[in-house]
Amino acid sequence: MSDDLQPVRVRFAPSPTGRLHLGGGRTALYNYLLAKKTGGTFILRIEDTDKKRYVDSAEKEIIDGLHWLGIDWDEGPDKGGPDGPYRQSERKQIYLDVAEKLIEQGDAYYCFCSPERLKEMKELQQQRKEFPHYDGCCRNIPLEEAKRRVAAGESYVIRFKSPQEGTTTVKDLLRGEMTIDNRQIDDYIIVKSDGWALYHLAAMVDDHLMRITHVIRGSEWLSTLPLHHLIIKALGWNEPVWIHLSVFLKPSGKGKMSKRESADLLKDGYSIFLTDLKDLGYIPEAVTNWISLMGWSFDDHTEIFQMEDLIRDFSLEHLNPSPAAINFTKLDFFNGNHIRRLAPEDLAQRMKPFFEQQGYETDDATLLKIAPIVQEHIGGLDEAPNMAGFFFKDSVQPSVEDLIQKGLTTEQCAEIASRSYTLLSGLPEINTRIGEPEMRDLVVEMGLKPAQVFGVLRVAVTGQKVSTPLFESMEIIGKEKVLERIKSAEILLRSSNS
RNA sequence: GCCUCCAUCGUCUAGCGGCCCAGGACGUGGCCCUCUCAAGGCCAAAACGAGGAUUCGAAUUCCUCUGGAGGCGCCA
Repeated sequence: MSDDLQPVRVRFAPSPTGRLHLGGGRTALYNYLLAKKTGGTFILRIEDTDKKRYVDSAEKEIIDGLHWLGIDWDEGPDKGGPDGPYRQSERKQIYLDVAEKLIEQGDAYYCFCSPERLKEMKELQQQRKEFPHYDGCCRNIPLEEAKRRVAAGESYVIRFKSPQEGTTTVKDLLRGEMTIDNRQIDDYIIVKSDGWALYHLAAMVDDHLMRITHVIRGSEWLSTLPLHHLIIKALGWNEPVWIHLSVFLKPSGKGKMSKRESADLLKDGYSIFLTDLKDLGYIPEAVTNWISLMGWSFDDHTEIFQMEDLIRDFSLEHLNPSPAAINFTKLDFFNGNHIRRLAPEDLAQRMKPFFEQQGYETDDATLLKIAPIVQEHIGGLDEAPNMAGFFFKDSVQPSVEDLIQKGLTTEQCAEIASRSYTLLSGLPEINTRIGEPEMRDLVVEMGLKPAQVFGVLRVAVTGQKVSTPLFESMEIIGKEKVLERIKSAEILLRSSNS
């Protein structure tokens, strides 16, 4: 398996039928990592042969999602390349030519069965508890006759002619060889009646023409791998190394995520869709790290990986074939961890949209100042406004209820405000070096607990019960405003006491 | 129903015959630290699905069962 040191040519080939989700993101990531690690080529190919399921916005979302994750490609629909076009919808004739070749050499045939007949046949088979498959009705129509019917305008599909006896052995890198009875391999349709090739044909053709060396794809393709092997063999082409990734299971581990369940997730602040995750306050470094470790591992203790670490350490040998349940609380862990690794100026810019979405007018200077102190206290970018929104308010409106600390009377809290005001106003500035030591002395002098005194000040100055650290925050707000707010709090407390 | 794949703590996983009465992480519980919320530190509970076989020795190899998953579209 040390073949991963040779430059590979790999591809991520999504269909533009929906949104990019975690599974797709991981498949793309592994392909990307293998390409980068080996100095190979990563290709993005859009598999849009099904115009019924085509979603106009999907290609853009896929591209944006991948870019957000930090994944880029060498060749693709948006940047071209020597083996283009990279949208299957622009390669129709290529597939048709190959299909014709298969027909001519006897490895495929025209089928004129109507969808109705097929449906009836399937129902009958299911009643008889057989596995649904094509009965071979058109398999032996002489080619000349079939061609006449085609020429006459009869509707047809093209089916691959699977062997009716013997076995086929295929090899997946993670699972080794697997052998299947050829009778289990249906005569799959490879070209639809509308003239478009199906995945089974199109993907094989493209992978060959694009000289793909390693196919890393989802394990939902495992069951059709024998078919793919047969098609490639019939064409006399070289087979790529097959790597089928395990599926992602819902958090309970019971089955794949359904549409309904995906929607429900959002209520808990989670999502399987990449663009949602971005809006939810997750940073791509965390998401990448998280999905990289679902189905792959490096050793028995390393778990924090930046993209460059992944490129260096990724290897096919450590891929795990068993299905993995999605664990969102672990994503939360990675998110907080990676947020704390961000440079303050980086974090500042990333927090910006979250503040503005909450209606705060931000400025870069303040953002940069608060970044280091919010950094330690948030698990997601979305938490920043709640933690530090007060920095962007001209005034705060603390409630009397919040100002009154546990175990203290209103009068005592007013007194705390009053004495703090006196003390702090006599200092040149307020920060952790000047102000905090003096205030701690005051706490002792008043015979109170730090939490009580600082609690009053926190609510007075920030208007919040939970905020960034007090003295760091006061330093940023500035002495003048801080004193103003403490005075207001005192007045509020005194007035409510009477 | 048929075919295929998978199987270590609740979850993600390390383990590729002796280093394992199984290691790490998330989560959970406790303690410490503490101006709030977090973070951090320390500790704890927590797993080799079952049964056979091979072997001096098995989580690691083989078989059976069980459980789970995926597929069986003119979708990808």
